[in-house]
Amino acid sequence: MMIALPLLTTDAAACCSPVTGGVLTSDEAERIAHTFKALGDPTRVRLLSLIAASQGGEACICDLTEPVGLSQPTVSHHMKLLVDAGLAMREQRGRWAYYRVVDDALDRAAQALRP
Amino acid sequence: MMIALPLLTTDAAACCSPVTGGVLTSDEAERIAHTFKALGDPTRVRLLSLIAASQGGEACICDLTEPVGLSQPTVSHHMKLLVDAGLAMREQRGRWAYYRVVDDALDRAAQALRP
DNA sequence: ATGTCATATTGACAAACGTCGATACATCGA
DNA sequence: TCGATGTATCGACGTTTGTCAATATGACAT
Repeated sequence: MMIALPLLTTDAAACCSPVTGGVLTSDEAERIAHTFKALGDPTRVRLLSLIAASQGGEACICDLTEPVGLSQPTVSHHMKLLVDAGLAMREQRGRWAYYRVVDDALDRAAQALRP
Repeated sequence: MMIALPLLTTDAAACCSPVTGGVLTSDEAERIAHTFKALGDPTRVRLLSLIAASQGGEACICDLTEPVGLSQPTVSHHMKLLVDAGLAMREQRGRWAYYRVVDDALDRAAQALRP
């Protein structure tokens, strides 16, 4: 039986011993893989680039559904995964949920590849 | 119905417009995601780090099965995915298949995150 | 030629994933 | 308070993924 415990810190924040800097422990590999798994779907990559290119570097779900051509629940789901991985952050303002890219997280992920 | 066509160039080689450098096309997002999907499994991340840390920067399947604790076919399968993504390369020498990390591919992947 | 050894491929299976429609939740304006 | 609107969650589904045992392939030594 598997139990999913909530993480106190997002993955990308805890990341990242470099992949090529010595043998990684299972835990380190797990954290790194979790971050990259979030980047391993074309829709999510596209979402990040759309948000980053938006006015003020932020976008709400309603701005994103049409460009990616998927349903609102699906986009919401993908954004949740990106937030869980620490690659995006969410801010509720009124009825809208605004999302931003966490550049620091991208930096840390890059550091895991190019130490 | 899905048909998988062989790629003439490996993904990581063709990569990568930066994620945060303007809206990506579906094709660009697809290529980037394909690279990161290969990095999105803890076993594969571990394999890369094991190979990079090996004598001469190379390792054969037989060197890898025990450390990751998985069967030989499974390790072979993972290595195939890494090679397909351009993150590793394979060289047959006698009975053994030696694998190396393609540092350039890691660099390019990192560039997609931190332009 | 034959046997042995390292690796790849096949077939099968459970688990995880991406997607949607339907619905619940939250927030604002009237 | 009520309806409208943006978002999240739920339940379901087909597909993809990770894994293994069994088997095939290829290379060397005898």
